[in-house]
Amino acid sequence: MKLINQLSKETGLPIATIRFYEKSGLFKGQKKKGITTNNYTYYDDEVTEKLDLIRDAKSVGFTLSEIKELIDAWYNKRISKPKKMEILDAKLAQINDKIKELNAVKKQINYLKREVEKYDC
Amino acid sequence: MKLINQLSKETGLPIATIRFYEKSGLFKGQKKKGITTNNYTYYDDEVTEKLDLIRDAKSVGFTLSEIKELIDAWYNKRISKPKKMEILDAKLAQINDKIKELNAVKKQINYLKREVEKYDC
DNA sequence: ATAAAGTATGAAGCATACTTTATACTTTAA
DNA sequence: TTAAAGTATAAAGTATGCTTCATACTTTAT
Repeated sequence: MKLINQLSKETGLPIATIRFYEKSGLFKGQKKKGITTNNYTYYDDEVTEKLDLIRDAKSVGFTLSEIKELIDAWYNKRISKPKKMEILDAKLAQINDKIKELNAVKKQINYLKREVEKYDC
Repeated sequence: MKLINQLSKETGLPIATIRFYEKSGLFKGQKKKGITTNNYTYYDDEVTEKLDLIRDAKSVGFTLSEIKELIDAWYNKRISKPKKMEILDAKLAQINDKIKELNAVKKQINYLKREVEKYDC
């Protein structure tokens, strides 16, 4: 169980960002029972995993609400197994589409390179 | 030479979005010489190509300023050829990184699927 | 000729995703 | 023991990328 500072170091995300994500409902920390002197929030390894997923998914263009769906499909107990699989499969399809689009953009850029090579003097 | 309405139809982008992109310096239309009755802006096929590139690049997570770089590398005459090639190659590398990250996220989602399959009953 | 549709422009509004600030309390290290 | 560093919370501020609105003029179709 770690505090937010350690979580930040492990994930490479700023503390303020982590708090923002937590406030957005992407995960939850816990208050330690029995401690009355402070109000600190503790995080377990699952949160680290979730933050890694958030970071990676964000970097390829998923929005926070898309990522929330993904995380809910992973760990929300009120979602049925078939529904979860459906969501995960939809995300996989979305990723495959993105890869296709990236390859298309790649093609376009290679075309631009040839154009620059040809005409730009 | 087309008006904004036709450009919108060709690219599938809303007129307001096209105007916003033009205002952001991603491309320029032209005022027709000799016409004094109106103030309409005309666009040539190059603008259509640029908008297609913008649409595709955006859909895979490029920001407008990254896309601006890309377009400048393609058609800004004040940028030297080697510099252009450098920018285009950097973009290609960025795309390859994105593809790698997408494959990583794909892996993660497949892991989630196995987890759901195993433990979620 | 006139109503509907298209174009131009500036400004305001909005959603997403943070980031910064302010304030206050807690823990830790010298 | 006290100054520095860490934590919590709410609220305001910022950047990006649009979208909507208001107003006004132009073109097109009937």
